[in-house]
Amino acid sequence: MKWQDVGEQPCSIARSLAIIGDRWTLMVLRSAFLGIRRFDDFQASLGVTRHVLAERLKRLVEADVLQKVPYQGRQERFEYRLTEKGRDLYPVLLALVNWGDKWLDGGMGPPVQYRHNTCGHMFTPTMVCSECGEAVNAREVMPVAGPGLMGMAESGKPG
Amino acid sequence: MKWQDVGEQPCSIARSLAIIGDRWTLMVLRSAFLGIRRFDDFQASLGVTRHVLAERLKRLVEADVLQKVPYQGRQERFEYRLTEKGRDLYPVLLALVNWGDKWLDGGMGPPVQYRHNTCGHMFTPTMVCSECGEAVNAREVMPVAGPGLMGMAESGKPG
DNA sequence: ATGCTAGGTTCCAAAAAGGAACTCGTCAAC
DNA sequence: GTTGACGAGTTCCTTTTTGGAACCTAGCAT
Repeated sequence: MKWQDVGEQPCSIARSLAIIGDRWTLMVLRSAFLGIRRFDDFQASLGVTRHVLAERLKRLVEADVLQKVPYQGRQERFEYRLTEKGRDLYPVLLALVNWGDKWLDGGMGPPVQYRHNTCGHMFTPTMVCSECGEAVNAREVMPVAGPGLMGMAESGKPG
Repeated sequence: MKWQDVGEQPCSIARSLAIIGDRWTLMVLRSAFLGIRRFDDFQASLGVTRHVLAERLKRLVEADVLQKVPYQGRQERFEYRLTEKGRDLYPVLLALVNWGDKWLDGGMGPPVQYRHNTCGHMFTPTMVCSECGEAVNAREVMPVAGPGLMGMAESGKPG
């Protein structure tokens, strides 16, 4: 199967990964969340080639994760800004940060820590159940067919 | 910059993505969380080529995300099982599911829903602050230099 | 008029992915 | 006691994607 076809399955993970699941795309979004908005700044902050960066930005704009906004009047210059859909990816990045902090810090502690301005504390992002508020782990969760699966049961694998 | 070098930055996102941030790796882990353990079953459930699958499994074993466990006695057969480090990636997948459910369902509702066995309810995975329990969003969070950044300030970009 | 800046393209070589066939022990069936 | 299947890969070859560097283009500043 080609990677392009991955997003057509009735699986939200596959669909999400078809947009953001390759080399560099999540790094681009990391930079976007840090406030970077311009092509050359993305390029400098990431070290990715301009070629690949241009392609990734284009894809993210097409997917409505970033928005291309003109600035500086008459000259054709653009900023890439997160849309609401893009900002909604923040938990994905927090989950990655959290995992890296726990397992990949090389014994030196986390390179960056996070402060929750609302409550004023340094915090650990925690994935909880919306209903009971308890931290969720894989063994306590059971997948069940949802409405978006109907009529597609033959066409791919769920998840 | 080559992708291989991405993981050497003092940034937990970069380090995490160096392991799981390419095409197929998170799909492999999705299958692992669904209970798949054998080479041919991964291949059938994903549609990835055997070539790529073998390389990804090897890398995940080297990174201690999966563990290769022999089974069936004398014959050299193996199961790939999630380690604790691997199980700790569950929040990353939940965050992806949640985003896909919200933004990529094509108006049909989520293909798969999740039940939290502990409390018995269908739920939405929610990323909250460990200190105050409120849902976290990007604008309320401020990154601060952590201990793992010291002495490396020149060598790369944080995040 | 000359150079700078931002935001790209273009070109080419190197690496990775897609696809199919092949290998290599063990085991069960004929 | 040969044949065939199973599981877990490997090998070979073609197509796509990256990586790296140079080039392009409009407006602006000197």
